[in-house]
Amino acid sequence: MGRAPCCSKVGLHRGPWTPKEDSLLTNYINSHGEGHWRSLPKQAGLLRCGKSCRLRWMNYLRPDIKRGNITAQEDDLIIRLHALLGNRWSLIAGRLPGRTDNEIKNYWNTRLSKKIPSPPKNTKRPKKPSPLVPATASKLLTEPPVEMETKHMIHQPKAVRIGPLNRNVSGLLTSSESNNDTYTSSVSGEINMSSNYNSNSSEGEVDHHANFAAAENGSAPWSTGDMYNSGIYVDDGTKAPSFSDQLLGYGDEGNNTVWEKLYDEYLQLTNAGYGVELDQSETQHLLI
DNA sequence: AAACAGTGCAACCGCGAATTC
DNA sequence: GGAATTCGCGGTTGCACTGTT
Repeated sequence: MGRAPCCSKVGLHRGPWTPKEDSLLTNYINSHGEGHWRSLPKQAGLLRCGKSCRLRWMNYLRPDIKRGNITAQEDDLIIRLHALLGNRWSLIAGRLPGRTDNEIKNYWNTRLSKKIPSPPKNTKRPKKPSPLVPATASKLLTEPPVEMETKHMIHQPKAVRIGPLNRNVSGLLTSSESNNDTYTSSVSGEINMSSNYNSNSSEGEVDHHANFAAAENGSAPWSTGDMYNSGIYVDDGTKAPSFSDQLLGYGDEGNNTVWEKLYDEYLQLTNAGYGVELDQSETQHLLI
């Protein structure tokens, strides 16, 4: 398996980009478009490897990138999405228009990870596919696999970035109207995740910061770990609140989305301890 | 004012998946 | 069908900047 040579091995520039390099890259992509990163540096007159060019463009130079501080609403959304998706930064970034995966990853690592403990690591993709691939997730709920494997492997589907051209986002977390922001992401008609996001109102909304604080100071019957283990019932029969439940709670009650349904199935499968690996094709449409 | 520690972020690295030949 | 190539991702590093002693 061949790998792209590292910049250091071919004597190319490394380190911080200069304004001139930025200009060359931006001008080239503006006139020729993205892609073909391998040949791009040479054609653009840059002494950089393609990988470096791609990174610079994706994380810094793209015109749709939103600079500036992460807002409280975005902060909140990142926490919820991280509870749901784990360290799949590109996926999380796809729900935060104008934010890059690198930015969110940095934000999490430098700030949020200090506020919130990391859930158990399960984001590593398996090296080879499991022989156990269910036809559908729901089928498995009623028909536990005959051949149960001892390992509990959950396949984390590959993250898919939402392209700026295909995304339909209206008024997300950007304006003074953010008291009742609406987030709509619709691509190819496959999924329409629409949420009424009311960050200031506590009406009908669980405050996960308070829940988390309660877990930490021992005033709640659940632990912080329980909050990650969505839907778990603690000793006194109380259901521990989960970050993920709250995320889903923002959805339109009357419009039970595919996302929500599949997520429920996913949780049930994981909580049931099945050695389930969801095939990427089963979940791909949820990630777009 | 200097030294040190902590923080934030851009960039790099290595890997696996997808694509091409 | 398999090797080579390219792409995209998450983890990690290095360094500039800021705060503290």
